[in-house]
Amino acid sequence: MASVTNNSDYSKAMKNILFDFIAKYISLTEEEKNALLSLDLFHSVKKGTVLLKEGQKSKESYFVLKGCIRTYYVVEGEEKTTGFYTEMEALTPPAVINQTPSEYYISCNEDSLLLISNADMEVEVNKKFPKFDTMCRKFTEELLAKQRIDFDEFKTSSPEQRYLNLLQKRPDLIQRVPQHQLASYLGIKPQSLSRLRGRILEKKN
Amino acid sequence: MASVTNNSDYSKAMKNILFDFIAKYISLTEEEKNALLSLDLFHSVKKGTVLLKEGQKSKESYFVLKGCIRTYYVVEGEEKTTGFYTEMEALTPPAVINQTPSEYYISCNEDSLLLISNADMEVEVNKKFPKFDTMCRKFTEELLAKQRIDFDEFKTSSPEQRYLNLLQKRPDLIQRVPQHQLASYLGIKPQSLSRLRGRILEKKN
DNA sequence: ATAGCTCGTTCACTTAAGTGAAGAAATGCG
DNA sequence: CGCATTTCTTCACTTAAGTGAACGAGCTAT
Repeated sequence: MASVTNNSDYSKAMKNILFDFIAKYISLTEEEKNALLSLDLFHSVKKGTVLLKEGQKSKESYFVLKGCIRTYYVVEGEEKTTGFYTEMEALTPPAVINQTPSEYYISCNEDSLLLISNADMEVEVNKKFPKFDTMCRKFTEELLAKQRIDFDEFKTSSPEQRYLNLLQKRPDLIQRVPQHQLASYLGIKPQSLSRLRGRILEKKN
Repeated sequence: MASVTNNSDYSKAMKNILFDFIAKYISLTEEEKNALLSLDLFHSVKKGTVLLKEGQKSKESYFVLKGCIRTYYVVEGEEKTTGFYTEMEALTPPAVINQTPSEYYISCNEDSLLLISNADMEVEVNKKFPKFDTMCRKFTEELLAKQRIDFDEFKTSSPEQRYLNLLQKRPDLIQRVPQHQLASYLGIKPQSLSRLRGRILEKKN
């Protein structure tokens, strides 16, 4: 997990992604932008890296600039994937909020570029720039609303509908993520996903 | 939906529930408490009252002091219950966050005492007492974490496990809520819930 | 190159949820 | 009070997901 501090075009592009994202919630002065950049948030992470293990405590939040990270539980030796986070998505594990050992793993599904921020550091920044408190509140509220809608959709639909729904809303995931991870994300076994996809193909013809 | 302004013992008890709840996040001065009470937040709502309809815009958030409210979608004429909110639980519909027409209904499942707050009003209060911004952020973060864990549990378990899980964590719901609402909350049909319960009883003997 | 893995698919069989119908029990309303 | 409606359960049948096993394709490492 290397820190990224160079000033290549790529690095500049990533910074713009970050600032464009923040601009959706609050406007920043140059001073504030520089304060942010001085925090050494940018990290490049190799595929397969485990960012958080079950049982660990953590103060780290993640924001994906490029790539994909995944959350999963291990239940009776089996991985249960519950979330994928890709470009412009953020994850603060419940373990950070509640200061309890994590119930799940976070790993890096592709070579990725992440923002990694520390809860203590955030408190500092929020003290200096109260704006950030407001931004975090808005962002969290928005996430909560989105999350609730996702949950509702999951509850009110069958595995097949869930797959078709994903095909609409996150077609990229179906391409970039292994089938067995997708299956458990949809709440079914890989064999069932395989069969279900066959069924859908038949219907189309 | 009557406004509640009297000073009976019951009314005092409800105010204490509110202040005890807030005390978990921030501490309030008497002045701040009085400012809150002056906002006419307390409302008593009769069972069956529909608080929000599909398609409506809204700025109202709800906090349950006593009773139970329920969120549900109507899909092809059928109710799909996705959430129950009881004592000490809060609900801000996604429609309020995103300022879009609501996708679901909210109705009152029992005669209830609610706090009903308005988004515009909140902005005012937060301006006067910046503390509230911090409280809202913490509360929302906590909700998000809880919600994510609930979602994860739902995804990684079967309907039977979900029912047993609910029996552990919210035994009150199983008592106070009609079976057909519970069933769709568990993502199954009422007949399946009935059968599933029979199966569990057999196993016990 | 090949032996060992992981991954995706297929198959036969089991188990559980969906469906439609019917009836009993509880609830609400005039 | 009694009639109507809603709610819950049961049943027989259909459909889809879980399970265990097997196989081939693709990757990796020695």
